[in-house]
Amino acid sequence: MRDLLTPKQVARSLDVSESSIKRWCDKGDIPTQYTAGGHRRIAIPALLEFLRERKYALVHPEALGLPPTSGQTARVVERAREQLIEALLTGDDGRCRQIAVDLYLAEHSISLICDDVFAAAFRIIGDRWACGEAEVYQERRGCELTLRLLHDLRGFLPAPPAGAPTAIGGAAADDQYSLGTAMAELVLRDAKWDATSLGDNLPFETLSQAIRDQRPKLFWLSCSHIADEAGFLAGYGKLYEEYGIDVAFVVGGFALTESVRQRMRYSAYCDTMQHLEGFAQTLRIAGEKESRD
Amino acid sequence: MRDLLTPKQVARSLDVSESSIKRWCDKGDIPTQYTAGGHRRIAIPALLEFLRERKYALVHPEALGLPPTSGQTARVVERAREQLIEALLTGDDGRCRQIAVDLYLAEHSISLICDDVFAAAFRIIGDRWACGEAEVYQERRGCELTLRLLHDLRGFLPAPPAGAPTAIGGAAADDQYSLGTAMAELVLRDAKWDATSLGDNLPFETLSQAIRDQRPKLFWLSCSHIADEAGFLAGYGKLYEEYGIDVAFVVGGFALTESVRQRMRYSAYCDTMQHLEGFAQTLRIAGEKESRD
DNA sequence: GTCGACTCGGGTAATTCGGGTC
DNA sequence: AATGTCCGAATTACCCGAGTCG
Repeated sequence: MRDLLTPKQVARSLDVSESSIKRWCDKGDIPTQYTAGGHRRIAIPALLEFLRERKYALVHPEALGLPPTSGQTARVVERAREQLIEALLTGDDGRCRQIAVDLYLAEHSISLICDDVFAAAFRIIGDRWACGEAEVYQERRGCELTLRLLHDLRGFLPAPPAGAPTAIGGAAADDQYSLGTAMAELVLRDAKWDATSLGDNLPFETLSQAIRDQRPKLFWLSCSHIADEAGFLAGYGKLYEEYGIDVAFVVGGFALTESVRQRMRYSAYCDTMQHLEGFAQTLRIAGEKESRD
Repeated sequence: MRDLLTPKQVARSLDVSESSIKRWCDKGDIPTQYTAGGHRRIAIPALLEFLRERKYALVHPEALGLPPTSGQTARVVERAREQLIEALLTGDDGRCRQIAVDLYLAEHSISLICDDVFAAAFRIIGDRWACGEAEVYQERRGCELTLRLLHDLRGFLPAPPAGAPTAIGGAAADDQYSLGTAMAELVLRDAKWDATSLGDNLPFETLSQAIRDQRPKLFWLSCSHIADEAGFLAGYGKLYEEYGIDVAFVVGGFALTESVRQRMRYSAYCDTMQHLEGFAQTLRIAGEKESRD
C-alpha cells in the first residue's frame, strides 16, 4: 500500500491522459512532490482535494484502492441517508464506504455529512429500534462501521498544516459513545486544526491532566450520556474554572438538555457539527490575526 | 540508538525502491558512509539535507526512528513493542502506523502482532498507569489510536473469499473494551473467515438475535470486564444452550478467570489471538472437508 | 563459529521525463 | 485554450548470485 501515486495511476483512475495530469501538476492545480530524479508523485489527500474542487469523477477508483463509486457524482443527501441506513442495518461495509466517499467527493462538507447523513441515520435507526424494527446489534454494528468510515475519511484529509492550533477533546466518564468525539475530531481537522480525540469514558481528572500536558487552544466535550448529573456538573465546573480562561471550551451532544446547559459555562455550545465547524473556523482565524500583531 | 540508517530503512521512509537509494548514494546526492565490508550507511542529518535540497517530502518520517530490522525476529518484535509503547503514550499516530505496517509487511502474522505487540504494549501501559507513570487519557488515546491501526490493517487484507465461512462476535453488555473484539475480527479475516465484529456493550438478547439472523459457523465473545458475574453467566449459559450445538463458541479475554471459566461451556477458550487463529484455521479446514463429502 | 536476514553489484524491464505537434 | 498522442533520453523498479552484518 503506497501513499504516493504516479501520474500514470492517477491518469488511469480519472480516465484522462498522462499529459493532462502533468500539466495540472505543473500548473499547481494538484499539489505535487518530486523524486530526486524529477518524477512527479501525488498524495491521495491532495488528489481528492483537487477532485472536489474540479468536481471530477473518479472513473476507476479501484486503481487507488478506493471503493467503487456509484457513478452519480451529485449524490443527493437525502437519498444517501436512506441508502446508508439500509447499508448500516445490513452491515454492508463496502456500500457504506461507497456512499461516504461519494458524498465527500461531491464536495459536501465533512460537517454536513456528519450532521445530515451519519447523525441523522443513527437518529432514524434509534427510532426504528424503539418501534422494534431494528435490533440492538444492528445499531452497535452500525456504530463500528461508521467509526471505520470516519477513520477512512480522516485518511483522506491532508495532514494539519505546520503551526495549526491544537485541539483535544473526548467524552466524559460513563459516556461510551465514541462517534460524537470521533466526528468532532474529523470536523476540526477538516477546519485545519491539529485535533486529537482522546476517546470516550474519560474521568475529569485525566482530562485536566491532558489539557495541562497538551496545552490546546480548544477543548471539546462530547456528551451523549450522563449517568450522574450532579457529579458531571461538579467535575465539569471544576475543569472549566481551571482552564476556561485560556482554553475555548466547546460542548455538545444530545445529553445536554437545556436544564443541564443552564448550569454549565462554556465558550460555545454546538448543536451540530456544522456549528462546531463555524466556531472553530472563527476562532482559528481570530487567533492567527492576534498572533500577527 | 544508532544514527546511521541502512538503505532499506531510508527506502521505506521515502517510499521508493532500494535501488533508487543506492543510485542516489553512488551519484553523490546523498552523502554516504561505508562499513568495512562496503555496505552503505546514511546519517540522518545528511538525509535531511538531501530532502531539503530536492524538496522531496518524507512520506514516513517516523520510519527513521525505527530500529534496524535485521537480527533475531524476537528482537524485532520486542523493539517494535517498546517503540510502540512510546508512540502510543505520546499520541504519535504516524509513528504507530509505521511500526504496525512495517511489522505486517515483514510477514509477521496478524495474530502475533496483536499478541506480542498490541496486547503486550497495553499490558505494560496498564502497569505504568498503576505506578502513576502514565495518565488515563494516554491509555484511552492509545486505544483510539490502536483501533485506527486495526482498521488500517483490515484494509490491507484481501476481502474474504467467496464461500468463506461466517463468523460474528463482540463484547457483552457492560464491557466497553472494543480492542479485543476488533482484534478477533482482524485475526479471523486473516484466517480467511468472513468475520464481522458487532462491537462492544451488547446485551445477550441481541447477540441471540444476531446469531439467529446471521447463522455464523463461529461466534466469539471478548470478555475484558464483567460487572455482574451471575448475570453474565446466566446470559451466556442461555445463549450457549440455544446455539452451542450448531455454532462454535470461542471465548477469551482477561476477565475470564479460571473460576468464571469453570462455570462456562464453550468450543474453545483462547488465551491469545494466536490460539484463536489456530482454532479458526482448524475449524475452517474441517468444515471444508465435511462439505466436500 | 553458525545462521538468517540484509546488502552488494550489475543487468533488464517498465515508467516517466520534457518537449514538440496534432 | 485545453486535451490527447508521439518521441528519445532519463529515471525508477525488479531480479539475482555472491558477499556481509549482527
